[in-house]
Amino acid sequence: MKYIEKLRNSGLRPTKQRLQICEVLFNRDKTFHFTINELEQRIKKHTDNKISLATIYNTIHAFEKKGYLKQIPINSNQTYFDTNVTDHHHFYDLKDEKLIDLEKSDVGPINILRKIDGKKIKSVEVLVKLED
Amino acid sequence: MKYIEKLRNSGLRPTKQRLQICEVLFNRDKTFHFTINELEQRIKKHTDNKISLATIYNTIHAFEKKGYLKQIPINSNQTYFDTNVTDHHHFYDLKDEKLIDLEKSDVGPINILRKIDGKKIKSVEVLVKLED
DNA sequence: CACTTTTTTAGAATCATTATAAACTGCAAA
DNA sequence: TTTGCAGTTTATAATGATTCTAAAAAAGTG
Ligand SMILES: [Mn+2]
Ligand SMILES: [Mn+2]
Ligand SMILES: [Zn+2]
Ligand SMILES: [Zn+2]
Repeated sequence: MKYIEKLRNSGLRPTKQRLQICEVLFNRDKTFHFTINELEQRIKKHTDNKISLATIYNTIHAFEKKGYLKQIPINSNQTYFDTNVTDHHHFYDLKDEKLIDLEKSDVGPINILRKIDGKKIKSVEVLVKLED
Repeated sequence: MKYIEKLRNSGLRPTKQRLQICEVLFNRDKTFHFTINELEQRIKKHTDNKISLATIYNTIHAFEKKGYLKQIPINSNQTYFDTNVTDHHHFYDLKDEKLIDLEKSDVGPINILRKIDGKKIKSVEVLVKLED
């Protein structure tokens, strides 16, 4: 399958579990946002054999470290992940607790004028909270 | 004292505990960022009689609801609060796990061009992650 | 196949946060 | 000033997302 290479190239053994999680995460047209809980449900539907929760956590963290996923900073009791690892911003619908991608062109360039000695900017993220 | 009015006006009884927490939070020159844990330590140092952790949580949530504090969206295992409730942005030092305020002028105006039907923008926050 | 290393897994542990329910307190009406 | 009560505090238990553990299984290597 097409994810075996991807995993091997990043030094991760292409196990049955990881390949199934790849299918759920990456074999789709659009990127999406998810919590571990939501992912667990999707995996249950998608595949017959069960993957333990510990493995889901392990895999997500491995994928995040490799840059295949990123965490989105939101105040929620659960951590949100994003399969869109490009530089982009978010709407957060406070009522539905749903994230929506904003393209860079939806926000325009952001220029951070202040510098901190000895530190480099790693990322610049905008979170736009929405209410009714 | 000066916080009795403030509390009364927002429908909160000015109890000894709330007044002491007000002192720790608001009786200072500069605003600051904190976790509940860090606040607990400050309270211990500042005052003789102990305030239960439950009361600290209760009070912080009450103050947040009244708009005297706000939560900052960060991916941490603890929730961060801010005594600076004006519209502003943040640096987040990934190594030290410390927040630094950015003035609006440090970032410049942000124009959200995309609209979502039936939703209003409640806030626009920029998080700039810093690494060494 | 024989061997090493990585991965999976069930279950336990952790720990920030929230819930509970009994005691206490601020406050206003009597 | 007393009384009554809603609001508040508190110790403690419960919750729940996440991480840890250590043993079993699977993958890679030759
Ligand atoms: Mn959080
Ligand atoms: Mn978080
Ligand atoms: Zn996204
Ligand atoms: Zn701040």
